[in-house]
Amino acid sequence: MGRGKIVIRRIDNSTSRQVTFSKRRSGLLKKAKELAILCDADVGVIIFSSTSKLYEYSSTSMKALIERYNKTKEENHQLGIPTSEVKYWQREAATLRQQLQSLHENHRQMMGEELTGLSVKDLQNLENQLEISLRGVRMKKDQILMEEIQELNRKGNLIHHDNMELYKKVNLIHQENQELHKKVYGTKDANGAHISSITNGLSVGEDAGIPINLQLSQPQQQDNEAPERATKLG
Amino acid sequence: MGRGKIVIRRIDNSTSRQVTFSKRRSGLLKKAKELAILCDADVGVIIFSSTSKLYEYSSTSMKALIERYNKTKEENHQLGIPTSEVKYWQREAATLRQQLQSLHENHRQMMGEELTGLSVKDLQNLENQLEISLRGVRMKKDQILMEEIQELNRKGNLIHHDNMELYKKVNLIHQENQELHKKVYGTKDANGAHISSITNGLSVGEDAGIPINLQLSQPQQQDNEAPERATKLG
DNA sequence: ACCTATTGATAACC
DNA sequence: TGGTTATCAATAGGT
Repeated sequence: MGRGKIVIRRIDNSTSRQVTFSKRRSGLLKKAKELAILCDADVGVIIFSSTSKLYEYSSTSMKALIERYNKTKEENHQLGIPTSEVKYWQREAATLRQQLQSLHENHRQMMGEELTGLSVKDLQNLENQLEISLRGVRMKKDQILMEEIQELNRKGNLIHHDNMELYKKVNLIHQENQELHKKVYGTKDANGAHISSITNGLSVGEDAGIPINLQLSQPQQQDNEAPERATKLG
Repeated sequence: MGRGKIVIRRIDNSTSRQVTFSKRRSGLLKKAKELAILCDADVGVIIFSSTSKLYEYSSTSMKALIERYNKTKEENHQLGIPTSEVKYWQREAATLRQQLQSLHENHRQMMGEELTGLSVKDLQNLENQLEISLRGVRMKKDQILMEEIQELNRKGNLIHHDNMELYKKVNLIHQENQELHKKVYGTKDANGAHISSITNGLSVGEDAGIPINLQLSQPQQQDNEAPERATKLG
């Protein structure tokens, strides 16, 4: 339900993930409220964002709801009762440390280090994954470069177009000027000076009016067929 | 969103209330799942129907979620328990969580995912790293395969050597046997049967004495110049 | 449980 | 974060 269909999979882009989280979170809480009201149910929702921020809703009281939940589950009634603060955080830290270690080892292997102990099959899998990653990275890089090139082409075309317009104007004005000159001084001409002053004035106007940056941030593989720089007009 | 608009107010008709409860409940749980997956959030939903039947969803474990909820709530409450130690572990956990997230992001990038936001330079670095990793992994794999091949060659040579020895013995015994045969039966020979019985006996002895495994665990790229299988000896 | 007209939610964009 | 709009998804009412 939006401008496009999406697959339910972790959103890669951190910004859109955040935006989606904000919107869907409010949507979920709203639906929870509606369910509670419409159907006379007791509903509770707990949400921790990926940054560990807490959002919640409960139709009655979260404490009561959790207690009811515990009772119903006939489980450890201490879920709602705080265990020793220190113990809790110690366990939390231990869990996190374990996760960290595991991920670290994995990471080292992906860096091509610490490969001892891996079987040929493991190594083959790792190799395949790295090849996939490499393809993805190269594709992304190429995409960015192509986009940059396209953007430069677009800007170049715009500038070129502007220059053509200005060139026409110069011709027109030049002609006009010549005719005026004739009327004032007769048929003899002294154009050189006049034209150069006109073109100088024009190029200044161009610089001021179209301040477009034509630098590639990565100045490599410039096989783009951009139009010639319009500055040669003068 | 239905054939008609409805007001969010307790549904009087018990049947429609039940139907709506069923539909909206599954809708809510679905949305909760989606939020958890899309936005990498930890989400839990508890629903008690008006008839006290329990429905629930949690992206991880409800127990852990509720504990986390309680801890988060207590944080704001400032319990009067030895705070310093708690604070220490809290900070420890926070640090670890951050490290974990950072490493996670890094890992995703190495998997070729979540590349949005990276500059061309970043992508180039990543590409280089992946190439290095790939080289490392391939080198390791090749090394293992080469070692396996060498080991097989070594074993093959041993077996070959053993076979040569046995072959010599066979010849000796055969000669001896022939001579004995002459002495017993005169010059007439009836060798065929005798020899075949001898060689049969030998091949049995070989199998029993040298039980060496000649299988490659990865039966690919067998360009090894191993000595010919000694079994052709017979 | 299934069917669809209709409303509601939201993805993409500012 | 908040607003707009084109689209898709949920669902109200009916079978």
